[in-house]
Amino acid sequence: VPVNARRPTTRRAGAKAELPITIDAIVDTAFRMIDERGATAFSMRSLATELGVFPATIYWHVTDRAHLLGLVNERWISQLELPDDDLDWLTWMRQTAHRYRALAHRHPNVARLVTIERERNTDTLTVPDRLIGKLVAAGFDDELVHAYNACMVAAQGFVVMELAQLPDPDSGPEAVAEAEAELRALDAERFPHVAAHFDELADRAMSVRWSAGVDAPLDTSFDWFLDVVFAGLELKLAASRPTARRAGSRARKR
Amino acid sequence: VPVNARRPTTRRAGAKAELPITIDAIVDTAFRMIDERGATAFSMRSLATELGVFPATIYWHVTDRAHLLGLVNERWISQLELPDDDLDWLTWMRQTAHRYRALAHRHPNVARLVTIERERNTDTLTVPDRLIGKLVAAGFDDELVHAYNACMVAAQGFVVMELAQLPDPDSGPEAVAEAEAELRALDAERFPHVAAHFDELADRAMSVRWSAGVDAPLDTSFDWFLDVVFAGLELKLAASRPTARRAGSRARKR
DNA sequence: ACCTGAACACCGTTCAAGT
DNA sequence: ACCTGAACACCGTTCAAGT
Repeated sequence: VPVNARRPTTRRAGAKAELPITIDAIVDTAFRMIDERGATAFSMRSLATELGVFPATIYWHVTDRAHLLGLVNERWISQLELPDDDLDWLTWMRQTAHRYRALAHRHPNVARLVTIERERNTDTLTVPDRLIGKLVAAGFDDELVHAYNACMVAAQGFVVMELAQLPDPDSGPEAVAEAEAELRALDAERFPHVAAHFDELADRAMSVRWSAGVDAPLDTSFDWFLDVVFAGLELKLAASRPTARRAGSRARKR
Repeated sequence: VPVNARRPTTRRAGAKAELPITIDAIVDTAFRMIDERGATAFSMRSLATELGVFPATIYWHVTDRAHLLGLVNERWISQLELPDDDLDWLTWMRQTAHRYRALAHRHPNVARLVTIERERNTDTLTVPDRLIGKLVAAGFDDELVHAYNACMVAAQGFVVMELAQLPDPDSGPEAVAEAEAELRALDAERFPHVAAHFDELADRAMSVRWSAGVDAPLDTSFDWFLDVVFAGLELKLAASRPTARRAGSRARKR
């Protein structure tokens, strides 16, 4: 069964498309295709068909697939509204992490594809820049890089793993049911601990899931993980920052 | 220039391959191809060519590409040697995380591909099982799932993000040089904080990198992140575990 | 400047047919 | 049981040629 039965509208060679193809229309359509029908439904060719042009037309506007995905990523992440700047850094970080995850769950297909396959795009450094600003204001100095990387893994790393689909739900609900059956029938001799705590772990622990991350969101685990990371970050900050009692110890550091 | 110039060795229809194709040989060869030549060099067809058989032959031994990658993942992760069981849980976790990351850095191409694209494989639950056992022994009870997910994100999540290649070094060193140049020429008006701390962040912060994760490993950031997460985990544990002073408070929880 | 039409070099997967 | 040979339905990307 041919998926792309729709051919480009017949048009004389060199003729302009009826509605002219702009880069905005390309990125917009790509976003919608991935968002609504999933990553597998998207290709440079299916995108061209959707736009009613030949594949080569796309390549006049974007350099290649990775570049296009970089632009889709930009369009996606630009929807992230950052919290008010005069919030204290911990509240700000938590809210940012929550909003990032919420955005990813609103567009899981896009999030999954572009976080991994996109090309680096300087225009998406807006969020990192404000995040770094907040960390500097919080007092992170020598350890700024590490604090930044920690925050990125806490939010992006968690979401990437949460949304990873194993099994791929695109291969039908019977594959999901099969995965569930296999996990429920786990050999208690080989995997004693998983078996002993199966009910608590089932569809909630990273390796013991059958539903996709969107269908079985790890809301509580995410909050709990943010607790863990931010508590740890506060300790690091307290250790690096001189207390009132030990004032002057900071000068020694430089 | 045709990449797969080598055709299957000419052989009469139905004739057995000179060295018989076993599933072990398939998984082994796939692993080596991905490991040595990268994910782009691997395909079901290039694998068949390498083995001197027709593509269809592979499908007699494995169901599809995702299944094969699941087996490659199994072969990869089976090289992870877990620390001694009578270590205290924190030391055990740290060592496990370190060994996992070291294994990923020994086979970055394999790690990158199989952590995302593989099919779920019950046989790879050995590590999760022992990890869960350790967390239970440590005292995690109601929050076992969350503690497990936290540990997984801390190790796997960090490494996935570290090894993500933006830009893809497969597209040549000039693409890497271009990314560096673009980042060095960042607009200080648009990205004031990144610009102000560029030297500290350059090639060390997740979004401000041009080298691949293998070439510019984030060793210190990883250790620092483990500090953060495990300190946070200890606090969670202390909060849930009744102290000697407040003994008996635990019974109330069930 | 912007698009067509066609081609190139690939993919994953299926299936009847061979031994 | 295990493999061939061929086909099906796709990919991403390039390029001469049109208007």
